[in-house]
Amino acid sequence: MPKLIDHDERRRQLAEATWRVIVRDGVAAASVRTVAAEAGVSAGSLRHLFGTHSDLLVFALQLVIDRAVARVASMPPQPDAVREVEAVAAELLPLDRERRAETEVYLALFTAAGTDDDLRSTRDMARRQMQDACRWMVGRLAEGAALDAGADRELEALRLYALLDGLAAHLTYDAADADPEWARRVLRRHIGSLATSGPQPSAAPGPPTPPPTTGDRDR
Amino acid sequence: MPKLIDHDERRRQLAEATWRVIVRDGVAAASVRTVAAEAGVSAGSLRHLFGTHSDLLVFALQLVIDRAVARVASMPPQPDAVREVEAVAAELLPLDRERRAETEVYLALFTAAGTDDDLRSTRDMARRQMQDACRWMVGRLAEGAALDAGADRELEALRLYALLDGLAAHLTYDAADADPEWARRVLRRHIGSLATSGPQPSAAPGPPTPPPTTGDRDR
DNA sequence: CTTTTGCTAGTGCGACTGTACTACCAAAAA
DNA sequence: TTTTTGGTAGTACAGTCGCACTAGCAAAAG
Repeated sequence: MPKLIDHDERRRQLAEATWRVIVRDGVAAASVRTVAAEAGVSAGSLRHLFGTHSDLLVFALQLVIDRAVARVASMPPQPDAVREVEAVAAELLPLDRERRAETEVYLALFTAAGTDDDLRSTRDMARRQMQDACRWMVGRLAEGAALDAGADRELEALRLYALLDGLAAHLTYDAADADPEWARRVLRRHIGSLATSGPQPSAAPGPPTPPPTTGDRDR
Repeated sequence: MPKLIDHDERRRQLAEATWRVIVRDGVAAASVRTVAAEAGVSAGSLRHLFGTHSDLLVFALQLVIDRAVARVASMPPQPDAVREVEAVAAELLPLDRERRAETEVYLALFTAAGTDDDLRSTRDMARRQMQDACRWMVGRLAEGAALDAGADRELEALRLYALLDGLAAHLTYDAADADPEWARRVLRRHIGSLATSGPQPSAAPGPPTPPPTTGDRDR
């Protein structure tokens, strides 16, 4: 029985080949044969590692998510809440070439999840992780006295979540823009503005925390 | 020579059939044959109306954009700047079923534009229109004295732009969520917070308005 | 009338898709 | 040694794809 340890390693390599194909030619081009050729193996072998085409895409998407989670989890804690939140948020943005490629894969599989049930559950899980990360950031600002006392934390978390996803999309699609500094400035501006909120919108008579979510840790 | 007036009308019908297919089965399913069947015509006829598959998708995307532009353009002006900006911004969000379907098509073709050059140019044009709309909104707030005097308008426009796109994506992908009221609240919170900005981030020594843009009107 | 013209339907072609399946190989187990 | 087993390669199949092409139809032009 040959090397049985590399099984996961080989799957990882196939997933990275999938990334390259998606970034280069789009998710539609990421067929079993194409990815196999990119990775230098036969289609039959790929099918042995991933039972179905969906499995391959799900694994490729999950690997993107895992890496992002690992990156954030390995960040050193900072005494200053604002600096720490800025650092975490910036880490979630595609500010360099590597993360931009990952985000490209992420967004491509995101929309592809509309048709694929397996992909959709992975996508939804990632969305919840991202939401919880935003809640954590708002909470961190609050405990660091860098959040307006009267702020609706859940609302601010959702606002930050939307801002981050929007920035990520714009950074990814503004292709040639080699200078993502403007995104950092938008981020600093937003986080800074949370400290001294304007007048609360004296909210409409709605429930305090509307959107449906379920618990999860970090990212 | 039979009805030559309906030519555009028929193209419009085909584009709407394309929307239905994309919303139901994803952009990958929007082939020439499938769309033709959805519209009740033969594939040969479709090909006569749209020379190529890309032409069909570009036209379908352009129609989404045109409708959004028309919706905003037909809005009555309001004396109060905050209310007007809130109304325009809310109009750009997929808050009802119809606009959610349009946004779904928009986002699907958005990522498909990564592979299709014709689609990409249409996408980039839409992005610039959306950016300019955000600049207009920030300017409208300023002239209505509803924007902090020291605010960096270009920065705020980019921030609003990211927020709107993020909200649109979240509204679209949070499928079952029948109550989009939370998005309205986030929007009101954001626009309200622009009036009394916190301390400006005492910006890094970068250029004042970094991202590359070119002029265009409304939406 | 006949001719022309705009449009439709249908078919065919080469390429590619996901998946199933079989043959083969080499290392571990007996 | 032989047997078993995890992994690889290659092929086959039914289906779909975009696109090209031809034949036919119905209304306008002559």
